Amino acid sequence: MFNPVDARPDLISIEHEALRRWREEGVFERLRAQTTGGPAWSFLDGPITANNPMGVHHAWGRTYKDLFQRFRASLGHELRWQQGFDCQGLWVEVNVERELGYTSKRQIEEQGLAEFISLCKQRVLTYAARQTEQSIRLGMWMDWNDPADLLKLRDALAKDPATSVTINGANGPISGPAEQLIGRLGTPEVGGSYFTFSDENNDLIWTFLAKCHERGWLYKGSDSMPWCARCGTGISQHEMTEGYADREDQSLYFGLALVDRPGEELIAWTTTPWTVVANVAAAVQPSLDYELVEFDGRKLWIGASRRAAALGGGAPRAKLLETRKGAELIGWKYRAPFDALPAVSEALGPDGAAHRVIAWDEVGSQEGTCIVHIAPGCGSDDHKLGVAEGLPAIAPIDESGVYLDGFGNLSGREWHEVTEDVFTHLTAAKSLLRREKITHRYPHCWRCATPLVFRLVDEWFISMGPLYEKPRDHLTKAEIDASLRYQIMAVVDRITWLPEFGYERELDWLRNMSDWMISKKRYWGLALPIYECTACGKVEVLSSRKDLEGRATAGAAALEGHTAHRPYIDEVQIDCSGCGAKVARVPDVGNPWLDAGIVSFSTMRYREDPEYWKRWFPADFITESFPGQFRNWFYSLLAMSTVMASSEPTKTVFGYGLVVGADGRAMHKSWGNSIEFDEAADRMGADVMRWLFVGSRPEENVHFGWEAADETRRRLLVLWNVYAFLVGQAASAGWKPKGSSATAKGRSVMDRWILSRSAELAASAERSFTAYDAYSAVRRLEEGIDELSTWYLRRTRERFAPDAPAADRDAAFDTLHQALLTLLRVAAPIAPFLTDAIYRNLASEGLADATGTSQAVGGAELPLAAAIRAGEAPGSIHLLHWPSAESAPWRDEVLEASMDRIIRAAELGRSVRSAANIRTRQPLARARVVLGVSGNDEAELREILADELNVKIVEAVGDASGLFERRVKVLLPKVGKRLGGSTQAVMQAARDGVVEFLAGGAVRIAGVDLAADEIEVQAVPREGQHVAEDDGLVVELDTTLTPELISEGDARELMRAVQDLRKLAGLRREDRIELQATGAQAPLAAHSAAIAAAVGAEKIQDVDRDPAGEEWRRGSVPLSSGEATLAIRRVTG
RNA sequence: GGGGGGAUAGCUCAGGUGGUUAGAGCUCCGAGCUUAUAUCUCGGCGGUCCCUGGUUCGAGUCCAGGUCCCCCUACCA
Repeated sequence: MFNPVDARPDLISIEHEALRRWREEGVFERLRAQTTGGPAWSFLDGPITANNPMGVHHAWGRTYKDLFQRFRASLGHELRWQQGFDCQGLWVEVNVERELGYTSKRQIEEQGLAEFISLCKQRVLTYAARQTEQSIRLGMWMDWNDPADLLKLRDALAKDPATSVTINGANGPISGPAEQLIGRLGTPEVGGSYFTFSDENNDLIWTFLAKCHERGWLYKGSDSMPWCARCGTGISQHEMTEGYADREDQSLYFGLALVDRPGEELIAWTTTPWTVVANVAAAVQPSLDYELVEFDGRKLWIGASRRAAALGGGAPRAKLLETRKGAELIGWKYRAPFDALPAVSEALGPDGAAHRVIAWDEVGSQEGTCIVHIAPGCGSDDHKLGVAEGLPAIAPIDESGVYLDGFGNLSGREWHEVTEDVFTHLTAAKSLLRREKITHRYPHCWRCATPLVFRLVDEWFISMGPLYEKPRDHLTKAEIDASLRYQIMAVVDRITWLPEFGYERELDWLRNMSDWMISKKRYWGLALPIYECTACGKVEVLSSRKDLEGRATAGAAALEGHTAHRPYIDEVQIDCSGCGAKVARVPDVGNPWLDAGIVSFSTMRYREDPEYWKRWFPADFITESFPGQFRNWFYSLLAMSTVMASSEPTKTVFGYGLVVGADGRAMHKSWGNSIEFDEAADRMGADVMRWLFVGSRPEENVHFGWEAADETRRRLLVLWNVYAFLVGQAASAGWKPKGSSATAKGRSVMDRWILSRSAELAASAERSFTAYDAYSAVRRLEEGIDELSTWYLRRTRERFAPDAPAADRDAAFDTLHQALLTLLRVAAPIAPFLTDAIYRNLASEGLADATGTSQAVGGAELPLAAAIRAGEAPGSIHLLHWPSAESAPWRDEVLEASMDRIIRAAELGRSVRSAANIRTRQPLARARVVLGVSGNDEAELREILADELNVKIVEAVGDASGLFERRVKVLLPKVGKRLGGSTQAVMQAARDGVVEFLAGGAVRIAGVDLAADEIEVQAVPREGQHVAEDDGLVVELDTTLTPELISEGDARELMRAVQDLRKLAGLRREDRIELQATGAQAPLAAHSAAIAAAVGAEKIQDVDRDPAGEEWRRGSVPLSSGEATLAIRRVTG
């Protein structure tokens, strides 16, 4: 027997209960055990940043990850079940700094790196534990570390890195000093999630970098880079995503006094006042016109096209003195307002002697003054231009954005707080012409939102190689060998990108990206294994920690017992292989995408177990949200796999969009549209969340909110309802799955139909999941729930009644039981909690011992129903094989097509009734139909339709032309050209039906002859006919009402009214009643037996007046003879 | 700044190569069905197809100009 079921499920407690059971019964471990040895299906998890609690946006991707893994496991595949945490990088530092209240790098160094790095590690462990708990709550099945172990490691590390700790390893307890154990997280012996700060991860990146160096791709570049003064680090091109925001700035027009043309000035424009001190040159466009104007006592050179704009409101006062081409200005020398500053005269000579006008093609005619202020120390283009022109560079600020010495009263102050002083100085120097506020797009730090500046820095890059000016298929092998860029593209070609546009987007990124900046002047991250000799300049890149230990000639002791992080690794020195001098590591740390990109090697035992690596690499599947990842994880994964193995890292990349608020805007706490993961899990539940996500189109953003969740929950409640019905009826009828032996053959049409639909569902969902199209699977599942509930169950309901014929009832129960189980098994990867809870109850009779299950259950050899009968059903739906093989024999496509027609015909019939104003409860004598359904089931299908339409008989007719009149539709695309100007008149006449039919199918309309193939004769219902048509399907109702039919209709009306009263009275199906009625003599006389049976009445009385007594529930019902009144009461005992 | 996409019902979106009554889902209203249902069925309300002009017998669709939004990309002063 099944356990009783609530009408309204408490989804949240069902989920907690399932989590508890999975844990206690080791369900996941059993799934792993039973799939071991199966064909490999390799999923590679993109690491989640362990820096904060998980958000609902993570839940979307994690749902995909989980469902495809569950699906593959149900097909018998062996999986690795390893997920990963991204651990190193600026974002962790930023949060730790915030916790400490730090605002600059200096404070970190004062505190000491060892302490700071330890805090970074602790933070990662804190949130790895938290995210582990949250992911488990989401139902994500992975080889998780015990969160308590992670916290234990954290606490030990905080106390003393050398503390010995014992945690759960892959094969039992494992012990070691805390810091060293942390470095071994994710290894085969420790098991669990991978952590990108692990020894193996960092070590393999060294290998990668050494390979790049061997091939000559690694170099130190000096460039003007976007720089975050707060973080004290350069920002790489990869990190510029979403780094732009509108910003209001002060722009200024300022004069540069010409040396050889006394009294004349060049007017330059800039939006960055802080860079004016670094001015070295002024660039003009040689082909543009420049004008010298007299204005308020000054003589100013301005681009002709910008004169009015530059002078603002005073423009009309200007007097034109002279016009010259830009080319003529080139070489003019000038003095700038800050030439007296020591740092400036040191760089440019006394009085700024090096200032001159230069040519630059990029100068446009639509901005500023067409004279561009050039500061090679403060801008990327400026820097390039400066190099080309042989100009000196002035780099005024340090890594914190503070002015260096030699800049007068600016020295020691931050770049963004000197604007007013610059204006004051320019005004005093009689240079300032005008200032105005402008808003423009400006780059900001993606982590801390500080506006960026451009700074001259030395950074390390991996060269992407040349970009050729010809199509890729014209490149020679030598050209490709010389360019990592094209090698990666070749790898991109071999990957299946979902959605398809991902392919183009990745190629586009590769075409456009410049060299990969891999260094950061920070603390918490990969220690770059780069050793640059200060004596001879030789650069060496070490390939592993072992390599370093072999080469170390000083400081090795400091590193001992520590992971390869700062500050310990900074102590180690090697002897330069060129000149023998002592060399220390460059202090920079690595770009964090290096950490995530190496995981297809570091987590797949690339070094210690090549056989294992070959089995799992390349991955079959990766999935991440695509905004950003084309330049980040996808890119680094591709680049590193290309360099390390010349292979694609994965066969399929599946990208999905963003989670936004219900209003379509990005989630923001202050906008009130933000939902935390924990809140969502507690209120809507994980299954609803998962279903909502998977039912969304991956290429578009999900609008996530409570209303959408309610809509999703409603769908799942329908499923629950079917289940609750089955359990409730089984209790009443005493049905058990064990006694059932029904097979598909010989069952009723309805039974065979729903089983066939179940088989189709399993097969089509398998196809969808295999193609990573979970969206279609959800759509099909929702259709399946609908079919099961609103067609199968609604039409079959009465067969489950306790007093229904036993054999047929048995078949109905068995059919519903199997159809429901099949649907649940298809839905299980998406909604793992609810489906498992229902399964457990539906299979409760036949559950095997916890250990006695095997993979074969639910396959073709041992169908689930047989396993339940044999007491061999596994304890969880997630241990069953995918149901398509076992359900395949149920398939009957002809029947499915026929039933489709019947369902549609029923809808047409209801439409006819509605139009004729005859309610469905009123029986009619006859329906005539053109069905287009044939075969053995035709008669039974017609009976279903008759019952559904409440007609005595459904008569199939071959031709329904008598019910319709001809209407001519002119085929405009065919005749429009020929008709020309008379088109409108012909169309109007055709609409009015003024048509003359000619021989051979031709017609004459509005005086124009149209051939048979130029028109289409359509059938529209004849006036007064009760008929509806759709796609060749015709339903006509005979609406003649005889006294017998009316009386029967009244009887139905009466039953309905009594049922309503029963419901109002809160009676249950098995309760018996007594009925008294007034004004319903005729139907009672003719149909009392049927009424009594339908409403469960033991006694029916036709009375003159309502009975007295409070126990009676009263109501009324309109009958053909007038209003009747009713009263019922429950018969007790 | 460059490149791409879009603007259609209150909301989310469909509407090959132009064809005359512009559709679906959700919402709302009405009716129907129903002692499993919050489901479902039928019907209704709801549109200046962003604006202006053009081509055409005919334009949501094609062309030109404009306005606004989104995505990708970019340190132009």
